[in-house]
Order: sequence, then C-alpha cells, then structure tokens
Amino acid sequence: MTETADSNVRTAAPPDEAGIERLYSSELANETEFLAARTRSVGSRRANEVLASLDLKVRSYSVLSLACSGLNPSQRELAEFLFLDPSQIVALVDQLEKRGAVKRKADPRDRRSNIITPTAAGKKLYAEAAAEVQAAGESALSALSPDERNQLRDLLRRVAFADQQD
Amino acid sequence: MTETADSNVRTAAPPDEAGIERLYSSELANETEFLAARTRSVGSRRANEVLASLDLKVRSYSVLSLACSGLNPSQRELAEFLFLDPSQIVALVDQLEKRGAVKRKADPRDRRSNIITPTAAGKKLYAEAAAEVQAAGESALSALSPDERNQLRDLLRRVAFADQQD
DNA sequence: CTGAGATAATTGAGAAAGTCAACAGTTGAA
DNA sequence: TTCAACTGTTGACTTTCTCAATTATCTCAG
Repeated sequence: MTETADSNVRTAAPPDEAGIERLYSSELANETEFLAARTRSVGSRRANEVLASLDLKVRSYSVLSLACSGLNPSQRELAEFLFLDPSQIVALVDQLEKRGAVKRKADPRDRRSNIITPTAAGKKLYAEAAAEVQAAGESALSALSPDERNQLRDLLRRVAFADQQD
Repeated sequence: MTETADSNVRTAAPPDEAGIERLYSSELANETEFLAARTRSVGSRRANEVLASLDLKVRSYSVLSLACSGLNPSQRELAEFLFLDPSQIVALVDQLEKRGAVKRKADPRDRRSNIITPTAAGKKLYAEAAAEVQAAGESALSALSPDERNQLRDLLRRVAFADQQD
C-alpha cells in the first residue's frame, strides 16, 4: 500500500475507521499461539519465495536439511520430527531422490527403515538453500536486536520441544 | 558443517543413537522460522482439540474472536489480517452465520463491505471458546515462567507485525 | 452527471496439503 | 514357529490454498 499524500487527509473520516492496524489491539493479536502462527506465515512465505529459485519449498528444504545433518534420519523419524504423515515423507523423498539430491539407504540394523542421506549434489544444493533461507530469516527478524533474536529462538526452542509426553 | 561438539556424550559419530531427540541438534532445529512453525503446529493441534467440543477450529475461532473484538472488521480486513484468501473468509463467515454466531452487516459508508458482528449466542460461544483456548495455551507454555511467556509474546508480536511498516 | 477504473464479496475450478485405511516386508518376542 | 508390532508405500478421500471471473459499489477525472 502506497501511503501517499492522503495519509494525513481527514476527509470527514469516521473515528472507528482507521486501517487494519486497529486489529492489532484485538485479543486475538495478543494470543501467543496466534502470533506464532502469523510469524510462521510470514516466515514460510519469505522462505518459499527465496527457495523457489532452487525449485524447493520449506517442506523439501526441511527434509534436505535433516538429510544433510549427519544424523542419518529414517523416514519415520522425519515424519515424527516434522509433524507430517509418513506418506507425505514418501512423496518428499521421492522428489528429492528423483532430482538426485538424496538417497534411500537401507538401515543395516533394521531393513524396514530407510535412512535418508544426501548426495554430493544434495549437499551443494542444501548449502545454497541454507544461505538464502538464513538471509531471509535475518530479514524477517530485522525488528529485533541480535540479543533479542537469540532470546526468541531459545524461548521458541523450549516451547516447540516441550511436549514429549502426550 | 555440523560441528556438533561432543561435550555431553563421547560418541563422536552417531551411527544409530536411538531416539528422535538427537534431531534437536540439527541446524534446522535452531532456525527460528522452523521453531515458529513447530510451535504453531503444537499450538494449533491442542487448540483444535479443545475447540472440537464447540464445533470450532482455529480458523473459525479466529474469525469469531475478531468479530467479537468490537472493532467491526470487514471481510476484506479479516482476510488481510489472517493471511487468508477472501474466498476463504466467505466460507468461514457462512459457517458462523449459519449457526447463528455472527451476522453480516452492511457498512453504511461503503455498501460493498460486510462488517462482521457477533450475535448474543456468538458472544457466549466466544467466551467459552476463549477460556478453553487460553487454558490450552497456558498448558502449551508450561515450560516457560510467566515472565518468559510475556517476553515470548512481545517478541513474537514485534516479528509478526513487523512487515506491515515496510 | 457520466464513464472508466478500482475495490469488496462471491462463486467455481484446479492444485496442494492433510488424513486415513490397507498392504507387504521385517522385526522381536513368546 | 507364530504372532503382534513396526516401516515404508499406495490409494482414496477430505480439507485447504490459489487464482480467475462476476456482480455490485465506490472514487474520481472530465
């Protein structure tokens, strides 16, 4: 929205009509859960934009990232960690495998499991993607100081990984 | 790349360290954007559970909440604020209107716009839903102290609403 | 006042994502 | 061995997302 010269013009403007910012004072806008959802929306939108040039989305990027983590995740673990259905992991790994970024490797200890490992091309792709995602993330957090960014990340970590029971 | 310091455990390479918690040390698990997405997943899952008894979801709850805010939002404003397509707002308002929770009111200043206002039953429904959602939210934040919860909410607020000033 | 362009709500279609049940191969234990 | 549980996979189904087109209304230049 281009806030041009008419931003100060009060053309008999009614008092209750101000613009969408007035909704910032709603109860909903003060619920942590809603704010997390909105933050995620903003973040994933930006991330998807920068990832589009690499033909990736946040989903496939997440799988690629974990495949490159050196932690040798199985598909079941990817599903559990990313809160996705195992069948969705199948599709995501299919795509990444088809383009030569990851490989399914049989787990020698449990031949039911597929361990997802990156190829050389996959590692390179991840390096590029991670750089772009991180840059976009910094941009999204530009309202916060470096200290505050660390604070936010640590608080989110504790909430995001708190529910190990249920 | 992943210089996971072997400070806690002496297992330098994790060949098959059981448990999904080992993925907490991945790069992905330290990206704020990913943590926001996971926090939102946890939160909306819990919220949807408690809202199911009232035949609501987070989406319809959000619309109902804003309708009850006294801020007289139009459908277009709801769409913009909730990052939803206007056509999705139509469906959500249709549902809420059909069950008698909200009403479409013509905006006297612009007859193209529908202002969404709650009925008496809608206000009551929102009161019940808000209480349950808040309780679920407190439960989800049980890992944080009251001070930390406020901190988190304020940091999220600044990030979630930062892109509006750009 | 009138016509052109913009905006709000609505509808419908198609793509993407989420959910769920069933199945084959494998594992671990009685 | 036999059986219950688990992993990955497929397919069907539902929900959500995205976008184009339509109608009614508004704004504004001429």
